[in-house]
Amino acid sequence: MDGPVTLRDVARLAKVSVSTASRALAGGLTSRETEQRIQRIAAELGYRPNILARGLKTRSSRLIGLVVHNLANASFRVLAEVAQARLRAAGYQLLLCITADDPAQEEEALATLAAQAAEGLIICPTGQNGPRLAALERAGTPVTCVIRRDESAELETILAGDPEGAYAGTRHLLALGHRRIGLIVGRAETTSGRERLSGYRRALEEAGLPFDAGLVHAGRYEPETGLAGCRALLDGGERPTALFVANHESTLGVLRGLAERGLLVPEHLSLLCYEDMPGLAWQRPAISVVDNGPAALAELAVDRLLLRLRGEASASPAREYRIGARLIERQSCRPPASRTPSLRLPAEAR
Amino acid sequence: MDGPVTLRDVARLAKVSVSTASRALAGGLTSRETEQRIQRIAAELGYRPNILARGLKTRSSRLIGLVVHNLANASFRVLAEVAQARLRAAGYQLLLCITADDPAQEEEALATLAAQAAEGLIICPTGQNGPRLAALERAGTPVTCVIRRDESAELETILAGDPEGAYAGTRHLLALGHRRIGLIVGRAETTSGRERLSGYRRALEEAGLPFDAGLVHAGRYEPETGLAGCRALLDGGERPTALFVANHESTLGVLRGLAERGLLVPEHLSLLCYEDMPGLAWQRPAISVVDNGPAALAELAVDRLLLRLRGEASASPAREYRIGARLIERQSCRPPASRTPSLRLPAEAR
DNA sequence: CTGTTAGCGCGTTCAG
DNA sequence: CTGAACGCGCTAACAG
Repeated sequence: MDGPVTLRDVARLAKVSVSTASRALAGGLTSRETEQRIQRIAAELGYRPNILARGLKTRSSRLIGLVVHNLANASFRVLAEVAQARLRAAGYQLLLCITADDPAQEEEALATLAAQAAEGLIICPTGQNGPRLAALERAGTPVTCVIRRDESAELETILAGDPEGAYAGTRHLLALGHRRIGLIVGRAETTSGRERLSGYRRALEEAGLPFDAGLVHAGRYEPETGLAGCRALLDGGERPTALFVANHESTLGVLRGLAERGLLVPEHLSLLCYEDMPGLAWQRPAISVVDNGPAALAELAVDRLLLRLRGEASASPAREYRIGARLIERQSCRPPASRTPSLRLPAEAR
Repeated sequence: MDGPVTLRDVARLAKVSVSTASRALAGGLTSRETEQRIQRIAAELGYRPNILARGLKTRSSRLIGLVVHNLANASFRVLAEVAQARLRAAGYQLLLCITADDPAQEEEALATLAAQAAEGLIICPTGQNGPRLAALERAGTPVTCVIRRDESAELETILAGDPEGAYAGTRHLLALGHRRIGLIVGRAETTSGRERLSGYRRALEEAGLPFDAGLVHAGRYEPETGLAGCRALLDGGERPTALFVANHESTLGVLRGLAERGLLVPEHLSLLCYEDMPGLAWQRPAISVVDNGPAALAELAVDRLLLRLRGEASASPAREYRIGARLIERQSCRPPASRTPSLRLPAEAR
C-alpha cells in the first residue's frame, strides 16, 4: 500500500532474514525449498528490487547511455528503437541524450551519464570529446562508438560500410551506362562524408572515368543541401544522367528540386539514395537505395557492449567493425536515355 | 585516479566533515567562506555527486520516463526530442521506453520505471494499464498522459486539439467548395481516431451535408491503410473531390495510391493531411496539413510535470489540457474542378 | 555554523 | 545453509 515493497517486507513475511531473502532471489544460494517459497512470496507481493540501492552496492545502475545527434535521421531513429528493445531484453534501460552534433552538449551529456553511473555507452561522437570517452573507458565503462569514428581516441567502433556502399552504388549506376553521375554528399569533416566520396571516386577510377569535382556537391546534413545540389548539378551545361544522393537528409530537398524542374525519375534522370527510409519505398517510382543497415549496426553495437559489460570480451585493443551496405534496387534507376554505349566494367577490385 | 571522486575525498581535502561538504555544495547552508572554498576544491577534483546514492537517500533519481509507442511517428519523435532537451535543462534525464502500443510491454516498462525509481512519467498510454498508472500517481510519482487519454484512470492529460483540428480542416475543404470529402482516419478505439472523426462529422453537419459512411475509411496506423483507403474511396463510383488524411501513418500510402492512379494534386483532387512531417513541406506541391503541435504539447507536458515534481501545482484533481491545432495552408487544396457551387457556410458554432 | 549519528535498500562478508 | 553485521555515498536529523 505504502510505497514500494522492499526486501525487508519479503523477508518478514517469509520469516527469514533479509540476507536469506536476498540470496534466495539471486538463486542457487539457498535450499531449493526456501528459494521457491521466497520467490513465490516476492512475486505475490510484487517485489521489485530497488535498482538504486542495488547499484550503490554493486556499482551498477543498469543504465546505458545512448548519445545521438538527433532522432530525425532515420539511422539514428532505428538505432534508438533497436537499442532500446535489445537492451531492455537484457535487463538494461536506455538513457537518451541528444547532442545536435554539438561538442558542448556532448560533453554535458557525458558528464551527466557519468554521474548517473551509466554502465555503458553507445555514442555517435562529435569527435571533440575523445579524451573524455577514453577516460570513461579506462574507468571501466565500455564505450561503443557508432556511425562515426572519434579520431582522438582508440575506442571500439561500429561503422557503416560506407566506402564499399558508395562504391557499389556508383558501380550500379555505371553498369547501367551512366557516365556523368552527380554526387550529393556530406561534408568531408564527417566519416560518412569522406568515405562515401572515396567510394564514389574509386568506382569512377576503376571504370577509367575522370573525377570531375563539378559533379560533386558537398553540404550539411539538411534538406536545403539537396535543393542547392540540384541547382548546382542540374542547371549547369552538361547535366548528369544520374544523381547519387549520399547525404540522407538531402533526399527531401532533391526530390523537390527534381519536381520543380519537371524532371521525371527514372525517365529523365536516374536517382539513387543512401540510407533507406519509409518514404522512399512508398514513393512512386520507388527509390532505389544503398541501405547502410542501421538495425544491424545497432544489433552489433548492443551485442558488443553487452559482451564487454559481462566482461566476456577479450581484453584486446579496441577493434573496428563494419556493417556491410546493401543495394536495394527499386524503380528509380535505368540506363540513360541517350544512346551512350554501356561501358564494360573491370572485375571488382578488392 | 581510482574511480570517481566522492564527497569524502572533497571533505578530507578541505578538512571538514562530510556533511559540511554536502551542505556547502548544496549552497547557503554554511559560511560564505567555506562554501566557496569547498566548491572550489570540488571543482578542482572534478567531483560529481553519485546520483544513485543521493537518490537512495532522497528517493529521487532525477530520471523521468518517457513511454511512447514508437519513434517513427513524427509526433512521438518530436515529443522525445523536445522532452529530452527541456528535461535535461531542468536537471533530469530521460529514460526512453517503447511499447509498440502493446499493453504487456507497457506494463513491463512501468514496472521497470518504478524499479528505477523514476520520479515522473510522460506517457502515451495504451489504455490497459490505468490502475497501474493511478497507483504510481498515488505513490507520489506524477504521471502526465499525452496524446491519448487513459479512460480507466483520472490522470493529468495533454491532448491534441483533434476535434477542432479535424473540424477546421474539414471546414477548410468545405469552404473551398468541396462537398464529397473522403476521410482516412484512425480506428475508433483511439482517442485521436474518435475525435478526428467527430470533428469531420460536425463540420459536415453544420454545413447541412449528410454524413456518408462510404466516404470514411478507418484503419490501423500504417501506410497500408492509406493505400487501402485510396482503393476504397477513389475506385468507387462517385469519387470524392478532396481527401482528408487524418491518420498520419497513412499519408505515405495515400501519396503512393494517388500517384498510381495518376491523380494530380491539387488539379484532380485536393489533399489535406493531419500531423506535419518534414516530407510534406518538401513535397511538390507542398501538402497542406492540420498541425497538431507536438512540440507545444511536449512543452506543456514537461512544464506540468516539472511543476508537480516541485510540488508547486495545486493539488486539485487531474485536469485535461488541449493544444490547439493549426491549419497550415500550402498548395494541395483548391476548389474542386467541376463547377460545383461554392456553398455558404454558417458562422462557426461555439 | 559545524561535526556526529543514523539510516535509505541492498549485497556480501563473516560467524554460527 | 542461514542470520547478524557492515558499508556503498549521500542527506537529514540531531547535538555542540
